[in-house]
Amino acid sequence: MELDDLDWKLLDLLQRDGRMTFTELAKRVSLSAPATTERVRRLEHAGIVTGYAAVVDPQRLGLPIEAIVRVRVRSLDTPRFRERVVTMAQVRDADHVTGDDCWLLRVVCRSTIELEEFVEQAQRYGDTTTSLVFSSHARNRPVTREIFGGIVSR
Amino acid sequence: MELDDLDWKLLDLLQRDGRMTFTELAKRVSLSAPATTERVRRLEHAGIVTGYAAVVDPQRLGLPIEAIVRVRVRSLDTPRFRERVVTMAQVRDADHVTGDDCWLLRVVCRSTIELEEFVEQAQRYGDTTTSLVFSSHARNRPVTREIFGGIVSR
DNA sequence: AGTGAAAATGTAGCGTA
DNA sequence: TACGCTACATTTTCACT
Repeated sequence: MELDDLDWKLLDLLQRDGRMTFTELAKRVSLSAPATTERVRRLEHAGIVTGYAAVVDPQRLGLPIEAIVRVRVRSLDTPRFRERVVTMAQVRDADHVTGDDCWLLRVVCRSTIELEEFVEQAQRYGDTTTSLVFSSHARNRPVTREIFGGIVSR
Repeated sequence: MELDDLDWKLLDLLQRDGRMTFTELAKRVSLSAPATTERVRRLEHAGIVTGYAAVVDPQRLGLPIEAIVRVRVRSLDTPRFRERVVTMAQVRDADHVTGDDCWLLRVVCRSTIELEEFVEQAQRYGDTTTSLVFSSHARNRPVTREIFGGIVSR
């Protein structure tokens, strides 16, 4: 699918405010509401926009501890690890990656004690390295056309 | 702020579908639309819901390479690192963490060549370790009450 | 791109615990 | 006092042309 300036603008607006109405979106891109809706539907059907989500602050929900747990899972244990650890509610992100630490988990907890308990579970499947998150300077930053170095299509 | 079952249900629904209408939300929690809207507004004003965002698939946007770059930034260089690297459009997540690798960056790129160019930039501020993401098994999984082990309040 | 029907939203006033 | 309900006016969405 080929994207033009307007599509990128819509993607940008929706990544920043996923609840913006089509009327408002239309105003921002200087298009009619039906035309705008049509474009957004196309982005959804093309699998470019895969959904919409409320962004919540775990801190305010009583989950002040955030950590990245790297786990070097023994390959034979991978199925059980996915089943028993990756599925735990504390896990917000789980990526299988290259390199020595084959799994990277982002977890949120109520306390360091609960983090310890989580890490103990993960330890059963391989060696772990845990880093506490001091501060997040970017979280789910919008994907923009800037990544392409300002190259223009169409 | 004290959350009851209904608030958690609303948080869950909105994290899964951030564009759900208040009428639909109301139906799902068996409440009137105005009462539902009121509760969501309270969650927003309390800073629990910080926003809404469209979820996009970088793959479909021509960004097939995703990587986690760990950077051991020399503390004197941190301000410039934040200014010159963390702000780059490729960076979707940037966390300052404890441990040897003080920064964790999640980046998306068009190619391994562009990833290499990115890492070269990051290298100017400290040693790096790069892991390519094979697959993501969880991404921004909703924060649910399950994390609290099924404890009920109110 | 414009139009009209249907649906969703926001506001106000009332009732209940 | 806090919370939810109904009713109504306004805005938005959707299926047409």
